[in-house]
This record gives sequence, C-alpha cells and structure tokens, in this order.
Amino acid sequence: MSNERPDAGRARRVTIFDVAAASGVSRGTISRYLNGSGYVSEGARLAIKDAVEEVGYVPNTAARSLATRQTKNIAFVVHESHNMFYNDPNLGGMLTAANRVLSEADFQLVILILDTEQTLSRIAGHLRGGYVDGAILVSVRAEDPLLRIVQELGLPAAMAGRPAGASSIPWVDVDNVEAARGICARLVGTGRKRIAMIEGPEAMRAARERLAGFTSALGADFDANLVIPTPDWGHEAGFAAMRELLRRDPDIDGVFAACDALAIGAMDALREAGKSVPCDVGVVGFDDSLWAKRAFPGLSTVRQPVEEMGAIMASLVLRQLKGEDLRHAHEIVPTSIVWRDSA
Amino acid sequence: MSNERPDAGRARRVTIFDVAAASGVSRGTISRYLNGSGYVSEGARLAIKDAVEEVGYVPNTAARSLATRQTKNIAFVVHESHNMFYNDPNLGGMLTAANRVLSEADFQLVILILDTEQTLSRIAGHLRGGYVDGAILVSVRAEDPLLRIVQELGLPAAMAGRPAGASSIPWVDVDNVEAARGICARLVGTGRKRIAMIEGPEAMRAARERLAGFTSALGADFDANLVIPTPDWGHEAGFAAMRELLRRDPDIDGVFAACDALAIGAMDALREAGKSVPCDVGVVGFDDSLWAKRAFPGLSTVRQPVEEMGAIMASLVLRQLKGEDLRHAHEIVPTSIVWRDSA
DNA sequence: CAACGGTGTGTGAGCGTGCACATAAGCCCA
DNA sequence: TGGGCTTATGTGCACGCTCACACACCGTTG
Repeated sequence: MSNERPDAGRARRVTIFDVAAASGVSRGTISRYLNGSGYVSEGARLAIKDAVEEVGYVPNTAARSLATRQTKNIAFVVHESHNMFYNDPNLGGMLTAANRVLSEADFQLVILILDTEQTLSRIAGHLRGGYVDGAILVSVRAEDPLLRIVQELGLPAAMAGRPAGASSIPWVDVDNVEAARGICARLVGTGRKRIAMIEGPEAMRAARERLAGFTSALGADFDANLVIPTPDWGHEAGFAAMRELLRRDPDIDGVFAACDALAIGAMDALREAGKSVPCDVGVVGFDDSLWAKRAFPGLSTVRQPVEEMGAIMASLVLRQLKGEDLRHAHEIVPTSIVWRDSA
Repeated sequence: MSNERPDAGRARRVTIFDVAAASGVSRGTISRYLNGSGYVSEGARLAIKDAVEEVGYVPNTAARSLATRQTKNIAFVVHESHNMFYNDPNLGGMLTAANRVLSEADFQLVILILDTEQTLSRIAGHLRGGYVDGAILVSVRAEDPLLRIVQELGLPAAMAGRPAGASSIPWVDVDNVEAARGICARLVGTGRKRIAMIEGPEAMRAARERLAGFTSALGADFDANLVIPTPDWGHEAGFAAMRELLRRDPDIDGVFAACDALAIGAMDALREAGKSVPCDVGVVGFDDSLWAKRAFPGLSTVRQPVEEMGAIMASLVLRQLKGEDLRHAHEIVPTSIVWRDSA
C-alpha cells in the first residue's frame, strides 16, 4: 500500500501517512476531509477524526503551502521605527481588527516592521519569496520603495491613507479636512477668538489636510502667524511649539493640535505658562489615543474609526485573493468628535 | 540535463532551475552557493550571482523549510489583549531587541498575540504545525496552557519573568524585590515619613515582590494600612487607590506605585486633592515607560533593561537551536533608578 | 606511476502536502 | 441488462528545495 510511510526508521514527525495507517483510509481521503472538499463518507470521517486525535497529527504548513502555492499569511507592514510602532495610537486598532477579519477567513497576520534599509531588503525578500499571500501597508511614506515592490509582484494589498504618487493599490482613509474643520468649528463655536494650530510635520499629507480644515473653519479669523509646523508628531514638539505660540501671542485662547501627543505637549506648556485649560485656553487634538483620555483635563479630539479601517483593509485583500480586481479602489470612512474637558 | 525545469508551459515562478539554466551550473552547486556550504569555485560563484540577478530569483521559503525541516521563524508570543499589547511599556523594547538579535542570525520574528480561547488553539496549531523553530514567551500567566504546549513539543523557548509552576523553560527576569527596595530607600532618604504603596494586582508575582521590597525599605515605618492592591495596572486604578489612601491618611507624604500608569493616576488624584508633587507628596513608579517621561512633573521610576532582556531571550532560543541544553537556565538582570522631579 | 586526499560538480531521493485522474460501487431508468 | 450518474476512494505526480552520495579532476607523495 502506498499509505505506509516510507522509511519507518529515524525520528520523523507525524504526517498524513500516520493518520492513513491509523484510520485505514488513504491520504487522499484524509486530505479531502481536512480541506472540506466533500465526498468523504461518514464512516471515513469518524475514523479519520479518531486517528488524527490518536496520533496527534497537525498538517505541516510548509508542505501545504508548497503544494497549494499559498501560505495563508498576510503581512501587516508598518513603515515606522519600532518606537513609533508603539506610540502610534492608530496602529493597534487597525491591527486588531484586521487580525479578526483575517482569522475568520483562516488567514494569519504576520507583522513586519520596516525601520531600516536592512529590514527593507529582508522584507522585500519575504514578500518575493512567496512568504505571504497579501499585504496590508500602514504608515507608508511618499515614494515608498515598498509600494513599487508590492505592485511589481502583483501582490494583493491594501493601504491606510491615500497614496502620494501613482499607485493602483486600494486604500482606506479618513477625510482629514472635514474632520479638522468639524472639531475646529466647535472650538470657534465656544467663543474662542485667537485660535492657533500646531500643524505637525508639514511634509505629511495628513498635516496639510488638517491645516486646510482648520483654515476653512476659522474663515476670516485665520492668522497664518499662529500656525506652527513641528519636526515630528511627538509630545516634546508640541511643548516647544506651544511655547513659541505663546511668545508670538500671549492672548491665544484656543489651540488645535494635529495629533493628541502634540496636544498633550501643548497643555504642558500652557500649564507651565500659568494658563488654565480650558478656562484660559481651549485645546483640541486628533486621534483619540489613550493619551487623550488620560490627559488632565481630558482632551477633546477627533476619533478615527481605526478598527473599521483595519477591517476594510483586510477584506480588500481577501477580495483580491478571491479574484476581484480592486485596483484604484478606495474608501473614505467617517470620523467623529469626542468632546471632553479640554475645550 | 536534469537542470531543465520540467513543464516549461504555464506561468511558473522563478525557481532554482531557472538559475541553473541561466548560469550553466547545476542546482546542487547553486544550493551550496546560496547556503554558503563551501566548495563552490570562483567561476561558478560569479556565474550564479549574475544569473540570480538576471532571472530575479528568490528562494521559496516553503520549499526550503520543507526540505530542511526548519522555518527560520521564531514566535514572539504575547499573552495579553491587543490593548495591553500596546500599553505595556516593556514589550516594545523586548520586541525590538529580540528582533535585532534574531535578524543577525537570519531568523525572522513572528508576533503572535494570544487574547482569546480561540486564538489559543490557533497559536497552538501554529507551534505544532512546524511553523516556527522556537518561541519567546512574554507576559505568561500562571498555569498558562501555552507553557504545557511548548514543553510537550520540546520547542526551544525562553520566557520573560520567572515561571509560577513547574517549568523547565529558561527565563530572564529582574530582581523586583531589590529594585523596589532601592527606589523606596531613596524615597525614605529624602525625608518622607508617611509613605504609601499602590501595590497592583496582588495575584501577580511582580506586585508581591515589589511590595516585599517596599516593606524592607521602610522597616519600622511600614504601615500595612497604607498599602492598597488594585484590580489591574491601569491609570484609573491608580487614581482610585490614591483617593482611598488620602481618605485613610491625608498626611501621606510619599507614594510608591508598582507601575508608572498607577503612579500617573495617583498624581492626578493628588492634584485633584490640591496636593503638589513633589513638594507635598513624593511619587515614584516602576517601568520607566513613556508615561514617566511625559508626566508632569517627570516621574522618578525604576528602569528595567527590557532591551537586554529581549536580547537575552533571543540568544537563549538560538543557543538551544544549536543544540545546547538550557533547561532551567535563567538570568537576573540589574535595574536602575531614573530620578526625575516627582520625588 | 599508482594511490591518495582535497576540491568542485551533478544527480537522485526525499521533505509532506494537494490535486487530477483512474477506478469502483451503488443506484436509477430506459 | 446495460449505460449513465453520483458518491467515495486510492494513487501518481508536482510543488521547489536541500542533502547525501557518486564521481571527476587536480596536485602531491611514496
């Protein structure tokens, strides 16, 4: 019989041959049973079930993916330093949601963190080596080499944030302009007159878009002198920017920071300057990170539906895997405003 | 020649056969070249190098691991909810360092997050299915089913924190007792007399050990009434505990919180009560997380060498992969105190 | 000059699956 | 009774690689 495992000698791991021997049916039937491809009798089904239990069989991933030419792995590629990976308040939610959707479809998420040139080549190798069936790209840079690689490979993918250059990869994003306009309008609505903005890195699309929303909400009250870009999205940058803003105009009574960390930094600077939040100055942020909730006072901010975005990206990838052509597809998801005590 | 690829028809990916055809040498030689197993002439070496470039060859991971019976993957298993994954200040550093060490040895880190029963079986399947060659276990629970699985498989592994029950898995940990004693001694040294502790979840070993250090540092000044356990390690729990402590004794002039998040919550409660930190009350934490640095005032705390711990765990796994028997091996790494403004 | 050891190369046999195909058994209906 | 359909099962081969072995070549040595 060809059900007997060849070479019964040295230490081998449990294979489908062992299940065949223990259950009395052939490899083919077992394979059909495992993959649910029908045509397996009730008797065989039970015998196989028992045999799998008895010999402790687990299908070998490598062999399976060699045969099927797919790995059931989806890469979650983060183009940030490890530190940022932990600081970015949006990644966690996207990851969780994407993972949930993919798990349901029996796919596994593999997290790849791209933080140096060296890792780029390693990750490129992983994508090329048939290590994953698709990819979810997060915090992609403008002109990111990753985009080129993914597109060359024709790898099913989806990304967070609209692409900067030419790219056919489907994406999900929020309407930053509208969200920023919304929260700033409410800041204006509470009677603030001298409202400043801490813009974030001006090279980043999100920062520029949020500035556009800010400008639109302020209308005639807008004062370009009260907008300060920062080198990064961090707490210290927000602190420094707020100090500078107060130097330019001590009578500022409202601040829109392009992200929560910047806002927290700004609140520290205001406290240092003896200003009270929200009495003297109203502060609003963006992201609804943990920082916003834990801040003192609680920070009013824009909540991005990161879970939804993660889930959408996952299903965009899955749909491509099923054969759909989703080039240039995209989705804009709605934000909401979380009103706390800071404004 | 057996260097020709069989079935030149339909769309195939680039394999070692293509490199063989393009370079004029056999698969065997190419394999030796790729794996650096010597005995490849200079001429062959160059021809292969060019051919790889020309045809765009990347070795197929699945085929390779099927043949070698190893995957070059190490699992980084986190037994926490996704949220905690992002909040735990120690995980990031361990992950980064472990990843660096493993990359150098040409291994890839695969992050597995274990947060539900359902994921447990999926992860168990992954470990059993020969998906990884080893595992790094982080934030393991007492009586964790994961430990049993890993030990049954004889999977090379290492864990952070000493095991609760019987386990032969090598581990790395800090000396919580000594670290807590150290920072509390300095709190005492600044003249504080009524010092309280926010203990953390009393079921957790780390919490109990830090309490032991606290007790030892205070000596005769220790007052069991000023120790409060919390349901979790979070900010809100710290806030609530501090309120209760102030109710029990409004004259408290020092607080040791078992982690930074608890300490930040305590500082918020102190502020609410009109107490100034550090003038009225000195506060110290544990972990040296980002929270500690960003807090206002900056939080004095214990820094755990998380990078070192991550690196050690990685090398413990690598050494086992080379055949070393490291059962019951362990290492205690030294902590340091970061003195900021809160005490 | 034959024997030998080191170097370099090619080839067959696996690694553990899934899939296509061949085949068999049972049933219904012409 | 025989042909066709559905259901159920077994078998060869491919997936792309590594590894062990066989062998060929070279210079050295007794």
